[in-house]
Amino acid sequence: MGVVSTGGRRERLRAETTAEIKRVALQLMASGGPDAITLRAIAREMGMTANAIYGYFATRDDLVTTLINEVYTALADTVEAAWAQAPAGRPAGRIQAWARAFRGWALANPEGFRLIYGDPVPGYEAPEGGAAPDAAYRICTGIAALADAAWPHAEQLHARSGFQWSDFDDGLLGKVRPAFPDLPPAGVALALRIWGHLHGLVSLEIYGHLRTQTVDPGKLFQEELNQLVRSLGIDPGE
Amino acid sequence: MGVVSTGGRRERLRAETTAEIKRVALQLMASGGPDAITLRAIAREMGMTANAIYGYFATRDDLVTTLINEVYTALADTVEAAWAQAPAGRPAGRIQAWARAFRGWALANPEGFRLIYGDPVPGYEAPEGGAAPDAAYRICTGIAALADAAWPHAEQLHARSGFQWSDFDDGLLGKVRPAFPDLPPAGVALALRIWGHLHGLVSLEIYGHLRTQTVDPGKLFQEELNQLVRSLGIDPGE
DNA sequence: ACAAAAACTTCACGGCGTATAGTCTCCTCA
DNA sequence: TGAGGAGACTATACGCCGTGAAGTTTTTGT
Repeated sequence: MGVVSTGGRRERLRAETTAEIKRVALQLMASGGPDAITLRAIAREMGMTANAIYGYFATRDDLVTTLINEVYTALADTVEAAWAQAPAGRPAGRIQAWARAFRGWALANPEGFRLIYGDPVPGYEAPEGGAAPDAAYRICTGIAALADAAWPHAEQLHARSGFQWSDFDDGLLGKVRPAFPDLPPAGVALALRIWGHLHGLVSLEIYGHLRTQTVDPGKLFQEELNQLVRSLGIDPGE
Repeated sequence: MGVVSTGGRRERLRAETTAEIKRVALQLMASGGPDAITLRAIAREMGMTANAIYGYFATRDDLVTTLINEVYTALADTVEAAWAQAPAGRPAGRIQAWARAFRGWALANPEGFRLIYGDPVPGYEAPEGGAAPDAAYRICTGIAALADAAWPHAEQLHARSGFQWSDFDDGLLGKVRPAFPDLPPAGVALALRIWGHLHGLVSLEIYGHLRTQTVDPGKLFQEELNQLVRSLGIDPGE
């Protein structure tokens, strides 16, 4: 046999079972929150014993990690696709497409959003490697690209700020920065701020803190995007 | 006896035990996350049986609810105090004081922040009444006051926005709005946006999503405040 | 056909929330 | 003063949970 073989019957069954475990876990999470992901519940749903899952995932945390990786990657795919699909010549449209894709995905996958950005599980500690850091990097890159697209317009507005950019220059964004050589530290800080803005509004909405104020969160988000584009000095139609 | 009596020895002991349960719970949460709040662990720490706690709190969720209420109230107290302490004549300083108090409290009580704004517990559902909605209302009121203080400066900037404020007018902020009759719907939307911005940056920081980019979050937050004051059209020294 | 490997089950342990029933201590009032 | 009762707490038990060890069945490669 061999781990490299891709056509073996055993490998196929194994992959299918693995996929089913993850599918059932995601579906349990969707219906009962991240805490509903219990090995016993998954096994019950699949007509197995809880311990059988240990043949596929070393521990429950491993399963959760895998789910986070996949969900995170799906989010990164979504926003990247929205970005790529919008015409490159119109920064305002691109930025709005990215942001709307972010919020749209979060609303469509609230449990996934909590899994990525919240406290996913009792005592869960994120491991070092894996796909999640990659996905996080892709999200940050998207945000940086967003600021990069806006920077020609926004630069003069931010030049007026009295902030000490030199203090910011060192090790600001370990991995993302080199991908945008034309974006100065001030621009990266702008990117992170925009990320924070969008994350905050979506997060408040997902966790129900806007609902209690009977807001129409979609309109608030649209207003955010309008003001964002304005504050970047971009012609909204551009 | 009597529920109204305040001096009874029994009542005093009871109050002390209740306070100790909450204290131990908060301390467990601080050391091991919100999930570490288990009745058995609390009882172990206190030299009691887990069931003894049922004499003080009907259920574990009741205990968590009480903790959330207290923590939430503490946060509201903190930001209100910071607001009140800053001179009323300087909107920029007041706004920054509020925001810095918010972030400062969150950093000092990260588990409390998660308890309030995150997924505090497996399957926990917030009850209707209690102090938490009050605290949430006070936070929102603080944000609205912030926008109200800035509005005289910010109004002309936001008047340029092409947004349909009339669509926003109805039921925007159920309870907070009446407290600020001079603040139009556009100002309330601004308040919520600012809230989202601050919440997003603090949330990313608390949950460790900024750390992976090796940012100095304090500086980023300060830059956020600088730009916020600027975007509101307020003289930073005012 | 047979041995190895993989998949899966059974049993067991400790921890969790919590329901029920029982015990012990202290206050109250006749 | 002493009996009754209320309140504080314990004991036991049930069904969840993750997980480890050992055993059983099924599949695979030679």
